[in-house]
Amino acid sequence: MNFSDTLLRWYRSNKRDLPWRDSKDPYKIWISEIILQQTRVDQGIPYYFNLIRQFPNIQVLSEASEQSILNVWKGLGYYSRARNIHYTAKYVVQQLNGKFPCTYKSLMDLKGIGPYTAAAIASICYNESVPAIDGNVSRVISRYYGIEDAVSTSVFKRKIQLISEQLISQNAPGDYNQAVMEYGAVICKPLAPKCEICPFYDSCFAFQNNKITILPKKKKQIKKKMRFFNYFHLVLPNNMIVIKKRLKEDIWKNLWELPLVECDKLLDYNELKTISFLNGLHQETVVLKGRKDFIHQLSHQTLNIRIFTINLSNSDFFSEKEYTFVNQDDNSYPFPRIIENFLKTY
DNA sequence: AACACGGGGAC
DNA sequence: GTCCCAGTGTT
Repeated sequence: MNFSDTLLRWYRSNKRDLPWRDSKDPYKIWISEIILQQTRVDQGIPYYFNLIRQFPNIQVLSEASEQSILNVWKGLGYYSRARNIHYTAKYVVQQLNGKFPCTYKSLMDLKGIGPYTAAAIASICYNESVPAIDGNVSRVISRYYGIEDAVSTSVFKRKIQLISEQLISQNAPGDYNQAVMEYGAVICKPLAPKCEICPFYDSCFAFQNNKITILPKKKKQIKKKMRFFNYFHLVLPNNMIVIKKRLKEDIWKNLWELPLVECDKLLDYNELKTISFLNGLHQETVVLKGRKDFIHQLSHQTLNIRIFTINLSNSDFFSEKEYTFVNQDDNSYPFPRIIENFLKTY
């Protein structure tokens, strides 16, 4: 039996029971694939249930507010995905009469859908024979066929694409695509792959050449940017706090946070008094209650975060600006994890 | 081609 | 600490 048939057989008797499996509803597959972009299955599953419950179909999603979608998405990261499914839902409902595109080519026109997701939806929902190539597929193929180019190069991508086009099942492209991914996630893992139970070990290039640990050749480590966020946790007499929406093209776009002074280092209270809005406030309206520091690691940034808790007896300064007042426990505003956790434990 | 974009799980 | 995840959009 050849590679694809062995893989398909393995898949059909070993596949995990995931919530979107056995569905061919393009809406559900679409949502699941967006969630799974750069996201582990285990992490995505609860979000899938929440999204489908709150937005059971594309019509409902298209009529929802972006904030309500972000509020379900909060904590999952890569928030452009949430903004894009909202944009695309509106586009499909309003411009395409609610009919979801059903070919690889037309799926590629949708915002948030790239080559991988278009192929996944086209193959799973519409039986189109196009390979869905993700990190799992790249790893499995590069190891088995000995593709030694760096994963980031176009040469690598072209080779994986070509091999995958040869391998994909014409009868069951959706199952084939999911089989390779599942195999990469469960057996041919990045670290400590289970070569001892792998049926392909005798013909696997990497295993035979002792290159399992170096294939696929990884991209070089990116250097993280260091950033310093000085936050103000401003508590009013009625126990409301001051928050603000992040609107810039930056991390956490369209999520909410506390009033922020970002600069090249963490500051102490006296330094902040001279450069921030604190300068314009009367001494007696502001009482410093506490200070907490955090280090929040993102993939591309290290966030040094300092949060000052301050009792504020007069909110006039904030009422005329782009600030909002909410209860501490109001959960209708999507906060980044670090802010959400801080407010929850405060 | 390189970079920005989150958060968390596994080691 | 490091790695990297069912990738996409932008420059």
